[in-house]
Order: sequence, then structure tokens, then C-alpha cells
Amino acid sequence: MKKLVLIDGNNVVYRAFFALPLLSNNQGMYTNAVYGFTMMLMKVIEEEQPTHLLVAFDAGKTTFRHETYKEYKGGRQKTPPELSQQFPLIHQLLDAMAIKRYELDNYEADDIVGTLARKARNEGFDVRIVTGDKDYLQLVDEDVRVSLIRKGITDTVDYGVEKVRERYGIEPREVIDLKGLMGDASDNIPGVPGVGEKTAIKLLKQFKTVEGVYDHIDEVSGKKLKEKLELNREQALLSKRIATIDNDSPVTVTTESCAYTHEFNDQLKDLFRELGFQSLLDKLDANGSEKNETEAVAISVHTVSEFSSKQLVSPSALIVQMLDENYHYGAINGFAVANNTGTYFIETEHALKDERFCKWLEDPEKKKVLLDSKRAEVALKWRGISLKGISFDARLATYLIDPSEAGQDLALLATKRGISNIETDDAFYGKGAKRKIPEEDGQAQHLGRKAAALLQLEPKLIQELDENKQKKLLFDLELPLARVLAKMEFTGIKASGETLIAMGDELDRTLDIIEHDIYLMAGVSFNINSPKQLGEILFEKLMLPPIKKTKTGYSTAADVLEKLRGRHEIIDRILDFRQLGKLKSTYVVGLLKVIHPKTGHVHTCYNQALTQTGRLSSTDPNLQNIPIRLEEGRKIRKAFLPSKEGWQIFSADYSQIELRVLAHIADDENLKQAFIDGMDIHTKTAMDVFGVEKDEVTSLMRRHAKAVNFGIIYGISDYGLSQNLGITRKDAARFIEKYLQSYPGVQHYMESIVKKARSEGYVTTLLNRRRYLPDINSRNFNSRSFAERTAMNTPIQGSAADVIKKAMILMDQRLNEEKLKSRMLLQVHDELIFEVPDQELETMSRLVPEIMEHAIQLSVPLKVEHSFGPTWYDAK
DNA sequence: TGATTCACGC
DNA sequence: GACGTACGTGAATCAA
Repeated sequence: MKKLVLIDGNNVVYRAFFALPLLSNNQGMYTNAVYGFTMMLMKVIEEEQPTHLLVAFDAGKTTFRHETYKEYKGGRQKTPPELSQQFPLIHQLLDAMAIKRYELDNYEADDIVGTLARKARNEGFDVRIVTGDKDYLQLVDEDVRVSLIRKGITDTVDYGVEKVRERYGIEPREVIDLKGLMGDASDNIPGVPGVGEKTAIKLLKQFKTVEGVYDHIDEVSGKKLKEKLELNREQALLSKRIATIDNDSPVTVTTESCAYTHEFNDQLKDLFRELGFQSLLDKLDANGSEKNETEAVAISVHTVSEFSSKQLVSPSALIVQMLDENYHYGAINGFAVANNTGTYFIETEHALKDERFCKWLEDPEKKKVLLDSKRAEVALKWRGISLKGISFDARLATYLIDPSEAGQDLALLATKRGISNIETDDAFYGKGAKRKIPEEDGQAQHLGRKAAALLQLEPKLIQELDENKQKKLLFDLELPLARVLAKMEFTGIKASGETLIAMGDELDRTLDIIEHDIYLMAGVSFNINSPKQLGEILFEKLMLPPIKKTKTGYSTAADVLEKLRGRHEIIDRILDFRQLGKLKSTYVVGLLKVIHPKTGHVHTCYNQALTQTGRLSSTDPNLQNIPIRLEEGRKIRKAFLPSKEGWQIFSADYSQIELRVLAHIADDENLKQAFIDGMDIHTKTAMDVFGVEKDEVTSLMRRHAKAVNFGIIYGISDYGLSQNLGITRKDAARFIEKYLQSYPGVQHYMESIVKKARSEGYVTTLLNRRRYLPDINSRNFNSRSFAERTAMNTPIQGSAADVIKKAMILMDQRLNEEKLKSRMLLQVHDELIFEVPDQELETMSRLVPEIMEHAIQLSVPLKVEHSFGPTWYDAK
């Protein structure tokens, strides 16, 4: 079906201008109307998917309507210069998007639209008109619909024939009669004075047209009304004529010339950049591959049921397609291979039966380029196949090049680098509930294209890494680490369902009691888990003082409730309820759901290409946030066990790794000496900040000092520190200042790293991990401050992540070399968890700290503490 | 389905 | 002087 979308350019631009505040770009050029217009345009394109598109503009000042009625559009405010400046930009925009625009001397946009709508409808088009002008409703018929902008710019209501009848009680073609009678103040059309919408509609229902009204003027009820009508007969007929859109204007464009290709050229990006439309630029990038869908050229993908040896050469790009997020359980949809002999697709079932293919997968000499190699490796491990020869991972590479842009679909990564002809998975398979696997041939084509794109992508990414001096980081750190993580995830950690169920039952009993108590104290039962309901009870029924508000109402967060302690006994109970409820829902019920029915282990997924600092994250389940601080929660750890009898859970953690890294990076003599001397770092900080001797440090001073250290590591603001400690912001700022005076090296580091970020646009870690900070020069104080704190914090946290990642690789190597049975199971940022047979405890107690402490040589010693026990709980 | 709020870890 | 404040994941609620 051909679909033509016609847009009244002038009308939409005007609306956009008045709907949005007067935005301007960094050169002081006004951009609000362009921005609003573009938003509308993109929305319409996305929703309507037009095959043809045209934007009509008014030409000049006078039109044929002025010849009939020279007061037409009289009394209008002159177009503000802030707006007229923007029209050339809009023309540029349309040209860059290859969208037809048109104006015609002596005619208005609506005549162009009306004429083209009629033509197109007769040629079998589905026509859609976008405007804010109700006059257009006269054009509505079975094939022509009008999207009327209601308010703002993107909020529209669609009018078909039925909708016009429903809204006005008249036929679309009677809209001109309506205008004839009631007039239109905005166009200075008089109509019949004293006749408004209500009366006009009543008349038209009876007489259909203006002419009808006058033909049967005697039948009009109401003496006054009849008088008014008779008095303004000519004016009414004239008004109708002026309101009538000329659908036979001498337009010189054909419908075919409005063909819209969904293409845009590079000028569009340049234009967006010039205008400062960052969000639209992002959108463009995000939609880029979908746009290319229409121009995607079919490539030759050979669907095979088995491979020949000639086809499986090295290097090859390999796609192991899975739609399920969780690769431990998910199905493989199919495989695609691309290399210099061609591009191939093979169904999963055939692939796994194809001995030659499986051998190839396991052959370390056959180099393979993947996207998210760990996903493929683990999925194949579950099928008894040991994927080897992984030479490149585009996911990890793009993560190192710019962590904020990793995680994107291959289509986007490729398009950005000039490799088009590929769709996003979301576009191909559909997203959310609409996701489905299309017929095999379509998928073969899609996956084949992905593999081909991946093959082309590799050298480009390697070059980018090289320019960043990040090749070692990829090939010696992240890529080997992925293999280690794959092993850890596949091994999993044994979890006792029985233990969890018993804890759950116990929690249920306690929760029941607490819930009852709360209802009793509140005098009413309600949903304690609903912050809204809880807020009403606490701050309205019980009249407690609301300390803080959220966007939607009262805040009931723990720090608020903490301050209300003692005001009412219900507070403690609510805090208990929250704490235990969390344990039950997240840690008992949640973990039970993810114990593998066959292995009895939980298999987490580490995301190695997500965090902006270089840390790992853990999902399904998250094993990096198992409770430890409060005893009730810590007991959850009793459910994590070694997988065999006579084994122990062994835990080793870095002591103060971030502060040691800081001492090294900042090269701060005082801080370095503290670590060399093996001092308790928080006590040392307290001594320096409060200017006291070691034995004068009170526990409060140490607590405050600890919070300051915490703030340094995490890059929190003085406000954040004041919240943490419950002190004023001023005092918090004073602490920080005192701290920096005591550690001048740190102070110097903080200043120079921010400078570096400003000039380079990014900061780096010990192993050359990068994080870009686009806000570092922002004029917005908040954005800039945040970027500055990030600049200070990321090298610290990120370098610590580098250290433990290196340690993991060395640890894995050593376990292999020494043929130890011990297995690495988990990583929790500064901690490694193993399971260890009793007879290896001694070796591991020596080996693990040794390796971790010397993973990377710093100018201060690294310290590792370890322990073991029959459960994770006991390894403390 | 997505936004909001809350809570857990480092 | 206001701004809205380390990084993550997950559950529950609520409004579309």
C-alpha cells in the first residue's frame, strides 16, 4: 500500500515555535521551532512509515484569497524574527533527509496539500495530513485522514470521517460551511457575527450547507438568528469561499516525486550537531540501521545442513544467535559463519550434529571473531562443546573504545563505522511481546549479514584500539578474562534450596507478626510495600513530620525513617519489615528461582562490557550483592556451599585496594607511607583530618574519617558526605578540605586529573581503560560537578578493577599449571571466592594472596586477607 | 511495559 | 543560591 503523508509546514513550524521555550544552540542561533518540527517529523515517519512524503509551505504574503478578500489574515502579528530565522534551517533539514518540500506562488500550503491529497487518493494512495489547522478536516474522506495536532507538537488526534461526525456532528465537506457561518478569528474570516460553533452546527444539521440555510431561511427558528443571517448573507458566502481549500491548484509536483526513501545523508548529522540536537543525533544513530533496512541489499548467504572443510577457514566471523538474555538456559536460534570463502547459515540442530563444524568450533588454531564471545562459549559449554580459537570480541573491543557506547546492537556498531546493510535484532525479531522468529530464510539472511558485518568490523576496531593504545588491554586482559569468567559462570556455585526454604519459612513467620503489629499501630491494614500508602499512614494519619519529598509524594526511604525513630514505635517495625521483606523476596524467593534444576548450582552471568568504570556486574542472579552487613541477611550466605564433600568455600579480598591505588596514582607520600607502615587507614585519616595522635582518635572520629575515605573512593560530593554522616554540608566540605591538605599529593592529583579530562575529554586507568566525560565543560553546574567527580573517581575504581581482573587471569593460569582441583567461583569487585578441597587449603592459603598481591606492581604494597569455611557465611 | 521507589552490595 | 548528587541489580507498586 502506498502511503502519502502531507505536512502543513508553516502550521507545524509555528506551533513548534510557540510550544517550546526559545532554545538556542551554542552559537546563539534559535532552534526551538526546528527542534519541535524535527521531533514531529521523526514521530510521523516512525508511526506512519510513509512511502511518500511532502512538506508544503506558504509562498510569500499574498494569495488568491487576498484578491477576493483583502482583509484575509489581517490583524495577525508579524512573524517574530526569532522564528523567521529558522525557516532556512528547516529547509536544510528537509533536504538533508531527502524529503520533498514545495511551495507555490499565490497559493497557501493547504491548497497544495488539498490538491495533492485529491490526486494521490485517485491514484490509490492512503493519505495522511499532519497539521494543527482544523480547516483541513474538510479534506477528510475514506482514504484521507487528518492528524490534528492538539497541543504541544507531538500530541495528535486522528480524524477520519467517523471522528469528524462524532466531534462536530457534521460531514467533513460541511466544515467549509461551518467556517462560513461561524468564521475564523485567526484568519480574520468574519462569518456571521453572533453565530458560533453551536449554532452553526445546529443549522448545518438541518440545512447541510450555507446555501441551504439561505434557501430555507424562512424555516430558521429564532427571529434574532434569522435577522443576523439575512444581514450577513454575502459575508457568509464569502467566508465559505475563503475557507474552501483549492484542491485543483496548479501544483507542478507529481505524487511519485514525493517518494520517500528513509535515507538521509551525512549533512543531516552535521546539521544536528550544528544545532546542538544531541538527543536527535542519538536517535539517528539508534535508528540508523533500521533506516538502512529499506536499502539493505540481499547478500548471498548459503544455508547449509553441514559444512565442507573448505568452508571452515581461519579467520572467520561467527554468530551464535540467542534471543534469550540468559545464555545458561536459552536456546540457540542458529549459527552464521562469514569468511573469505563466503557467508553461511546453519540451523542449530544441523550444526550440533555436524561433526566437522563442532571440531572446527573446538579447534584453537581456527581463529574466530565474535560478538560477546562469552555468551557463545557458555552456551556451547552447556551443549558439551568447548569453543576455542576466539581471537576477537567486538563487544569487548567497543566497550574499551568507549564504555558508554558498548552494549549496542551489532547493527549500530557497524553502521557507525560505515558498514551498513544490516538490521538490529530488535528490528528483525521485534521487541518485547512482539518478538518472534521469522521463517528460516529471512533469519539466514539476517544472521549472514551480521556475520559478514562482523568480519568487516574487526580490522576497523583493531585500528581504533591501536589508536587508543588499548590493544594489550583487549588481548591480554579482557579477552583472556572472558574465558575465565565463562568457566566460573558455567561451574556455578552450589546453593542449598533446603536452607533457603527453611529461612524463608522463618522469615514468613516473623514478617506475619511484624505486619500485624504495624496494622495494629496504624489502626488500619494497608500495603506496607507501597510507598504511597505508607506515606499516607505515616504523614497524614499519624501526623509524623515529612522530612523529604519525592517527585510523587512523601519519601519513606530508610534515611528518612531513621530520623523519625523514637517519634513513633511503628517506625522500627517498618524498617524491620522492609529489611526482612527484602531478604525474603530478593534473596530467598529470588535465589530459589535461579538454582539450576540439573546442577543444583546458581550460574550467574557477569556482564563484562557494561559498567562505566571497568568493574564487572552480575545478573540472574546478582551474586555481587548478597547481604553481609547485617547478621540476619548475612545468614543467606549459609545457603552457598562447596560442590563436593570435604571441600571448603575460600574467600580472599583486597584490603583497601582503592585507597592503595589512589596512593599509587596520586603518588602521595603521606598516604603511601601509611600503607607501607601497615597502618589502619581510617585511623590514620582521622589523625590527619582532626590533627590528633593515634590514641586520641575516638570511634566517632574514625567513623567520620572512614566516610571521608569512602567519599574519596566513590567520588561523592560534600552534600553526599553530609548525608552519610548526618552533618551539615559545610562541615562535610571542611572535612574534605582538611583531608586534601593532609594529602597534598591527592589534592594535586584531583586537580590535574580534572584538567586532563577537560583537555582530552576522557580519563584513563592504570591499564589504559578509558572513560569519556562529555559534561566536563558543561555550563550546567551539576553536570559539570558530576563529571569532575567522575574524573577523579574513575581512575581509582577502574584501576582497582584492572588489578583484580589481572589477578583472576593469573590465578586461573596458576590453577591450571599446578593442576589444582580448586576452582574460582565468584568475583565481588575486590574479592575472589573459590571452592577448595581440604588437601589444597594450605597451598591456596599461600598461593591466592601471593598472586593477588602481585598482580600489578604498585608503589605501595597490596594486601589480601583470606579465610575459609564450610559455607560462604563461614568464610569470613 | 515503563517509571518510580526502595534496598542490597562494593 | 539552587541544583541533586559513586556504580550496579532486582523487587514491588502503579499508571498507562
